[in-house]
Amino acid sequence: MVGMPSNAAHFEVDDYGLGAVAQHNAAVRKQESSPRQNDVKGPGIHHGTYLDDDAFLHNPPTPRSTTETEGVRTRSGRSTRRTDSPFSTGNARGSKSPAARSKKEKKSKVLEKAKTPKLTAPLSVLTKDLDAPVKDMDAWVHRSAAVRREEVEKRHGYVTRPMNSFMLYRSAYADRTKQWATQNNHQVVSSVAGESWPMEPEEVRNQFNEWARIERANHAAAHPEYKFSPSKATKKRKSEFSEDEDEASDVDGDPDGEYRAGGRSARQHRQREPAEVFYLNDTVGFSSNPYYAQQGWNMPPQQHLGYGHPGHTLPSNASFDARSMTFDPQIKTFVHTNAHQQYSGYGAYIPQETRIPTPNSQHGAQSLGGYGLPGQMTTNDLFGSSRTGTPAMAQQQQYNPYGQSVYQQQQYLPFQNNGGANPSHQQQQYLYEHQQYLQAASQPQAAIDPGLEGHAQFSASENHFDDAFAGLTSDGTFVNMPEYFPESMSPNQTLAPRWEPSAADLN
DNA sequence: ACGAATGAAAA
DNA sequence: TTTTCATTCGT
Repeated sequence: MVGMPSNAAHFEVDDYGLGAVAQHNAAVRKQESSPRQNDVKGPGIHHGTYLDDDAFLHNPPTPRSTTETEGVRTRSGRSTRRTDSPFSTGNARGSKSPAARSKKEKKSKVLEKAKTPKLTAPLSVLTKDLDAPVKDMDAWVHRSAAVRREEVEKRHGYVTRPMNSFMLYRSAYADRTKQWATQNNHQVVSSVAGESWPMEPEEVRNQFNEWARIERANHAAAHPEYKFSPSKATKKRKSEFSEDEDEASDVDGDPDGEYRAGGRSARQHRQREPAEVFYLNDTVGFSSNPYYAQQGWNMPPQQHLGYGHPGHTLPSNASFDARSMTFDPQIKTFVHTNAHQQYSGYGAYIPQETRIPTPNSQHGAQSLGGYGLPGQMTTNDLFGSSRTGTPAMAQQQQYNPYGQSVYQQQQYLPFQNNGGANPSHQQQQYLYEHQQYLQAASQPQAAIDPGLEGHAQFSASENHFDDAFAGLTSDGTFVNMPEYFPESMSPNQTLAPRWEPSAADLN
């Protein structure tokens, strides 16, 4: 059921460069775009909190003081490479002592961090015009059960935990962060990501939260018997490799007492699988294809592109619903035709109340791609307030006087951990959601884009994404799936223009 | 083998 | 409340 749709709101998010993903996925799913409008409620939603101030459009968050400084604002154009990379001084935080993290230590760490902020804006802003691609996490979380099982095999049967929102975020921006920081150290990436995360606009965090939920649901579907079971032993985690029964874990459950994942059984070792990670094109802005800047894309009015709200910028690329895109054979790219309609500067932010994408809404046509921010439905509509991480939570982002967002402890209003949450329950919940999702996906009606019906024969355990990505290879190309990509098009091609900031936009 | 981040889930 | 572990890969 469900209503659906909504494509409107997505513009907002896109601005953070995530839109490309949407487009990409939309293209994949859609094969051919069919126009269709969903109703969307409220496109112009916005948070009163920070949207009203136009000042932010052109003024970045004030960098404050001394040390750090502007990362963002100044940059007029890419040329401004942000030298502001904080690392100049060395990492303050890095100094922190290793090892034992007692809470106390942890705290000190935090403090230290607070004292030496390095970021003046979130990564989605700071890195928006860097060449490094943002990984397509949407595609990632939609890996099919088959692919997931393969991964398990590669790991020797060990079923890893699904990534949480932050891990997904870190992963998505890892390359960009490295570029921005000009360092290849993942510890730095983690630190920066950690600092950036709370600064990200609600839309972005919500998107990642949603992806995390999808990931959990798909993970649960692929590994129904999986149960997280951390080793109590102090052993440092992974070690070994196992040999031993490796695969025991997954399917059937643990034969012996040791169940699954974790524990003793084989854990680990990272195989650096190439993992299929898709890169977003646009956002990505490959330097290799500067070409976009010139293409005459229908971009949203640039004058509105600025900082959408304090600390956040704009669109690195506009997003739009898949349905609004058309494929231009000449350039082999999808072009959207009505992006501007919603670009009212910021008017388009998702309401904080809830408009959270739900699995159901996502898949349908609308999309996720769209950004995920589906209009109308709320999580509660579908699942009640059940899941804990439901972001419906009120995360209202707040900003300090400098325009920087302030992290707020999220309060999971609806449900807090109170009793009812017992593990198995949760598992069930995931499965339930997954099913709901599948069910919605399998309904041709309004819920799904007609264009997808032909391809997707949803089975109990699969969904159309399985099909869509089944032919995806690690290098980002698809095989055996001509119908998804016209001609030579591959996921790595740019589907959308990369937004190129103009001087005016930047200051 | 460790770190460095946030968050989910278990103990 | 505390601990493990998701990810990554240079040290």
